[in-house]
Amino acid sequence: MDRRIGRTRKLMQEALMSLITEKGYEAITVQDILDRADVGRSTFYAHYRDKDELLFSGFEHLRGLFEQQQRSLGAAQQGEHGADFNMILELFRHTGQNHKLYKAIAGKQSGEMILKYLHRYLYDMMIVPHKALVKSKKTAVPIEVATHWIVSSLLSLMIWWLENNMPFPPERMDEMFRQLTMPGMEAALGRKVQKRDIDKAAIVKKDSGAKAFYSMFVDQEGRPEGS
Amino acid sequence: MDRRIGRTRKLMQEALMSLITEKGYEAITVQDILDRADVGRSTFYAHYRDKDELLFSGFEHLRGLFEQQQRSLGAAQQGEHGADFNMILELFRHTGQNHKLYKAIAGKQSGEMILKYLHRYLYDMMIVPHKALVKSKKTAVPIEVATHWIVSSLLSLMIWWLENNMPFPPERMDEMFRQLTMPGMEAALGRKVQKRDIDKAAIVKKDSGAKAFYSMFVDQEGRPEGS
DNA sequence: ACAGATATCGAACACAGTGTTCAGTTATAG
DNA sequence: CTATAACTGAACACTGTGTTCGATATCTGT
Repeated sequence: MDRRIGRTRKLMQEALMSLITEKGYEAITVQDILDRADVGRSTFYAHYRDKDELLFSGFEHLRGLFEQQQRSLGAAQQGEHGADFNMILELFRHTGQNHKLYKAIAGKQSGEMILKYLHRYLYDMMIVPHKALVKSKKTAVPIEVATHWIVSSLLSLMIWWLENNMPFPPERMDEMFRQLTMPGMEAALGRKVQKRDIDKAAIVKKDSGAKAFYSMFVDQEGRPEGS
Repeated sequence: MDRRIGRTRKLMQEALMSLITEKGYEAITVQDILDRADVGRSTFYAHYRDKDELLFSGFEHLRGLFEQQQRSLGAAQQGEHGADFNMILELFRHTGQNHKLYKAIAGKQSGEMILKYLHRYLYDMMIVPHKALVKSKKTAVPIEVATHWIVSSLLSLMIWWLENNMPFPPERMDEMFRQLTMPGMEAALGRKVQKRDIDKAAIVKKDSGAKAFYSMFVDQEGRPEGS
């Protein structure tokens, strides 16, 4: 494959991300991206249909990296419900480190799109272990609803944290998240989710891979599909 | 005040709302509104800065109606934490009745703006009774965080319900909401929020005023401020 | 190193939507 | 009835989008 393709896409993705931190996603025009990336107009449209597709290409690329990382250090130590609760602390830590970017993204109207993406991503990640975890078919609240709810809870705390300039450390946010949601989860799905299990799992897998999020600045080729 | 003002604004708001149910907020152009409302272009801009302001004017008007209704039948029977948990069932019922409109609004990107508005509205409504309810200053989770979270939880269940074509009746949704969030609230704020209190309150105030939401089609003059 | 393929360039274009202006025409309030 | 104020509608400048195409630069495979 042609080296120019990866180079051009990387330039455009970097341009987009740096612009997002400066003026927010909504305010960015294609021309802004072109100027910053120093790329021709027609080149942009040769790669992406529009601004949104450029953004999503970055997310999809990241997802690939993340899953790869999950696979590499997973499997061995990942318990029955490995990838759900235990990585939340890492998620808070990572979000705090990249708070400028996340705040610029999550605050604006555009955030809706990205939050939906994140929601779906976390939902897919959690629904499987949840289903495996719960023996009885009859739960007080359907697993799908409970999973949707707990992901929304996590994202809402993230947003609150960012919008209030992170007045607590990630550890405290993680703690609050557990205090708020775990009792409800137990009531909703039975009481399979034990505090001990979760703490243990958190220690075991503390370096899960959340840090891969938005490290896209340093990577090549955001788009999986061929040109 | 001139009768034409109220008439024109009502026409434009009705046009906007009917268009939202048809194609979603984002896809609507000012010209669409003008055509449907049969109003001149300059007239639109004489009243509203843009599409968003027209939308918000409707919300602000509704808020006025809602608060008025609250005041009229409130005060007498409204307990210490009257207006929070007990009207949630009504909220689900009302949302279900107007599901077409709500789904069109909440689904699209535009939803972000409206959800933020709703979130703030419900937050403001809940934060006062929550503060009054909790004696001790030291709670496991700050009241602001817990309130933000529980409002997000409510909205997330609403959205799930709408997006999945309302597979459960409002009563079931209300029940699930309580099962998911109440244990966490107790853990977070102490255990002042007793199940009994909430059920009692729900019966007492079952006709609180949630039904006023989006009944704006039939009202005059969306905008409180003078032209 | 060379040839063919292909990615990029950049300027021009049609298009859609926004928000403003202003002189002329109604409808309203008092 | 009249002065006031709201509405009209067409024209305008402006910003941004997405497409096209011949010319140029760069890469891959041999």
